[in-house]
Amino acid sequence: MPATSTPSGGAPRVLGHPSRDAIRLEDVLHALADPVRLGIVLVLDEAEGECSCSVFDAPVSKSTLTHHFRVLREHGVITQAYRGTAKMNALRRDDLEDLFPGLLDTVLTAARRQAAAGLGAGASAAATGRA
Amino acid sequence: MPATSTPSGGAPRVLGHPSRDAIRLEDVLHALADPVRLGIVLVLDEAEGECSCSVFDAPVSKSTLTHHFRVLREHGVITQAYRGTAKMNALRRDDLEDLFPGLLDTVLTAARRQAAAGLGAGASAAATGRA
DNA sequence: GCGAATGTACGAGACCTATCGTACTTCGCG
DNA sequence: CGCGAAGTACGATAGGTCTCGTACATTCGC
Repeated sequence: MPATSTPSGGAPRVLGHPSRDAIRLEDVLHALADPVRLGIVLVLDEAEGECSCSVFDAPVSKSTLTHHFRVLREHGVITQAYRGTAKMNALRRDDLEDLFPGLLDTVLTAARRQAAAGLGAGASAAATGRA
Repeated sequence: MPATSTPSGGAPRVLGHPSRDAIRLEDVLHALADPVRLGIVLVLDEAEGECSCSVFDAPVSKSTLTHHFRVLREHGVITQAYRGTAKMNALRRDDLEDLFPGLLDTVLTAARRQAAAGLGAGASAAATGRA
């Protein structure tokens, strides 16, 4: 829905999401393979609903965060929608569950388990995310 | 990563594998995010045991295949061992299952499902009939 | 209308990855 | 011992990704 005008250099108010059939396993895996994005998905999962972009404590700049959200969206992991100045994010649970049953849950559980293990083990290199 | 002693420029006969605790979810996800590697893991999974390196019909050169096997090994997804001129590969099922319960299975199932859907791409949307 | 808040776009830089071809090592066999 | 087979290493190349800073757009509240 083109709100007012569609200026040549403006940020599009309409966000393109891949259709369910266009979601590929490799893409989802790739999207989830990044520590920052995995963290985002983890938060989104616990939020169980929508979430603004700026409630994440990721150690990256705003631009980078935008980039990660875009990757997540373009790979079919999340949905994004504008709401005033904020942008709400939500997991595509149904689509993901339908395409890859149990995948999201399993990965998220594994991520939490690893995070817990890492915290208890005095994670030094684990916290950085880079190996 | 721990450097395996390279005597004088030869191919090391000893292969370094990460310990179970060193296996990271992001690495496993990343390893699985590549179509070639996912295919390898799929074959390895069905083989249920060891497999030589050269039974894969991946559309890549031998060098590239070696590279992928190495990634898989260094990320803790497979085990490799020399056996004469051949090198046997096997999934680290136990370690993976212990660290990330159900992950390998879920991903592999998703991969097979997607592959099946892709083969019957003509009527994929109708064939699934899922809502 | 103006300013603040939220987020985006556009480069740029550094790093990693996937791919290849070629040369090489190692092993098994005759 | 020499040869073929199986893999590896290395270098090169093309492309992707992650990160950033800065400039800009959009909306809300006044």
